[in-house]
Amino acid sequence: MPSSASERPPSREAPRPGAGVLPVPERSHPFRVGFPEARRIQERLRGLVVVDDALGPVRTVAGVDVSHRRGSAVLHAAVVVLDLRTGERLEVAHGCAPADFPYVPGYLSFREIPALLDAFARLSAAPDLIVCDGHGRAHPRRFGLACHLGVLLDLPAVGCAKSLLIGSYQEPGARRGCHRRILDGGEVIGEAVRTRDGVAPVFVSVGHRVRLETARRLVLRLARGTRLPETTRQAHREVNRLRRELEPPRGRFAPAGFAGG
DNA sequence: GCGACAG
DNA sequence: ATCTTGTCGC
Repeated sequence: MPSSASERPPSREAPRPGAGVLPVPERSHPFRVGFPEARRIQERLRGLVVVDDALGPVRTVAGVDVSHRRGSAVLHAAVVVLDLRTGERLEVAHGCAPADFPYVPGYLSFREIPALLDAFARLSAAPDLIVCDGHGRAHPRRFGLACHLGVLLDLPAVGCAKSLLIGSYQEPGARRGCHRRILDGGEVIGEAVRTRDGVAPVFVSVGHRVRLETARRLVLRLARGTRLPETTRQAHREVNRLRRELEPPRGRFAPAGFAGG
């Protein structure tokens, strides 16, 4: 019986060791495309986004981030998996991909997902949840990075961005836990959530298989004494550590072993 | 036409 | 995001 990943139950058995966490085959698509085609892909895949809770108990949470050194042709990615209850780091994976798609608001996923998928492919087990450093449905076409990654892997995902891309909101109360809806044309697309007293809010939105309220609760649980979720913080540190290790700054000459190709 | 604009 | 030192505040 063909195991279509789209049929994977919320709580799945761990993939065969070494198999990696891969995209649903029938959802794969090219990333080296022009904007018109990228937009068509977003508009096609957004119909697959599940905005309700379709996940089992969340034990493992993956934080993801991408880093790029100015002038470099490569993007680096990191996925850090933590145990939600204990905070223990269970696994970390690195990945990379060409930095050929430019950063253009509304098309961030086309630039970052190839590197992220490369990292996920090196992961031994699928996490119960993915926390993205960017928006999900709080996007012009309701298909931001968190939706795109979540749909391709068919894993629960939430978007947690540091700044707004689209929509408007009223300032949440100053205390941790306060939140206000983000609206766009009368539609609720996310929430501005205060994760720390008196600190700028983060912007939470549905990625895939997690409803907004659940997404907010998970983000608040992951962001204790910090503004950003612990998963995002660790992924950020990890990806930057890796990039600095592989692409030393100020290098006037090609790295050793890079001459012959 | 002008301003906005995740990372 | 990246380029970068110190500095201000809990």
